[in-house]
Amino acid sequence: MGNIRIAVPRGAEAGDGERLGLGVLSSLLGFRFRRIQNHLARGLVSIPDLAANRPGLLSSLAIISANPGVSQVMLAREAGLDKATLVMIIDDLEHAGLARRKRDTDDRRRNLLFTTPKGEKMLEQWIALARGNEAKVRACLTPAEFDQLSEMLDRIYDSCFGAVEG
Amino acid sequence: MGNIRIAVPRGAEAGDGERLGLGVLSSLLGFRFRRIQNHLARGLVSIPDLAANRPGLLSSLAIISANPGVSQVMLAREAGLDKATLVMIIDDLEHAGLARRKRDTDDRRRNLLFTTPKGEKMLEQWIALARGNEAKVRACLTPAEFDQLSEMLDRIYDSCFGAVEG
DNA sequence: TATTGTTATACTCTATAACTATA
DNA sequence: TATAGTTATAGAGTATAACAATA
Repeated sequence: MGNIRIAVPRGAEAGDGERLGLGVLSSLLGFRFRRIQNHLARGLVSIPDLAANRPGLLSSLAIISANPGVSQVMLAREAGLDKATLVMIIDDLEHAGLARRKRDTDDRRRNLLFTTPKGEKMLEQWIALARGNEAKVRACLTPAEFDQLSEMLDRIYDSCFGAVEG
Repeated sequence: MGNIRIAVPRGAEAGDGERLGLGVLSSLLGFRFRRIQNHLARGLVSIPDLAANRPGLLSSLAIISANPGVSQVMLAREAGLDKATLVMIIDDLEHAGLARRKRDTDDRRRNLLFTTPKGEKMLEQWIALARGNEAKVRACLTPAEFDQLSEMLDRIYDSCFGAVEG
């Protein structure tokens, strides 16, 4: 279970190779997500040659591409962002000519979102770069494990946060 | 593979129940981590009845508890934080009487970290609360899946970020 | 009255680099 | 010269609430 490993630095420079135990933390997932994401995010910062580079920019473009005509609230929900944050992201995408808003004629409160050809092209390049950034991570997993991990993460998100209820 | 689902809002209020496709995003893990963590973090904000409540506070306390005498850099590496951030966390823990620094007599640059009895007590309560916050997530997984997911996440972190090399 | 999108503001978190003391 | 810890600061990210337009 715990497999707690006491690391008492006794002159021995244990530090480098030693792995610390997680103790009671083993029963939590939240910290595992955070510490991975903390490191992964750093590598992603320098990916695109675009002015602004907010987190969620690439995700949003990809989801718009996969769901042409999606509304902003639906996109926000699927991307795990709030609607206020998304406004700035769509602004950036629109100013860069990668996506565009189109007022819904049926429900004039809504904006329908679409990618541009330029956006599609850029999306391909970004995805390739992002994949490169995750190459080390994928190298730790077999293809079957990757699929399994993806499936579990999607299930968690859809069940817990993707639903209408907050 | 992609199973892309076009969601064209045609008067039909598809919005609520519909699930959007992820398209090319399916090949990435980073966004999956982020969107889950974005939501999970919100629930954790209101957990402890302590003054400051930085992310990483609970994780740090738990790791200290499982590894008495750990140094700050080792802890920072294991928790996925940088050493500057950790200083503030340890300050908070020390001021709250939950942990304490002890100068290493062998290498006087280092601080050895220990929990206090009060810290141990608080840790138990926090872990219980944090587990409650993750209850929904665990409900999505079988016990076997939970272990499998934990193992994969730990492997990813250790292989990619836990090593000495950055 | 509820929802979509928007804006502005304040707050939190993080990254960086410089500094000390020890080694 | 390198490492452990500290500090200060600027910048990035996020949450909040109020608002207009539409339903």
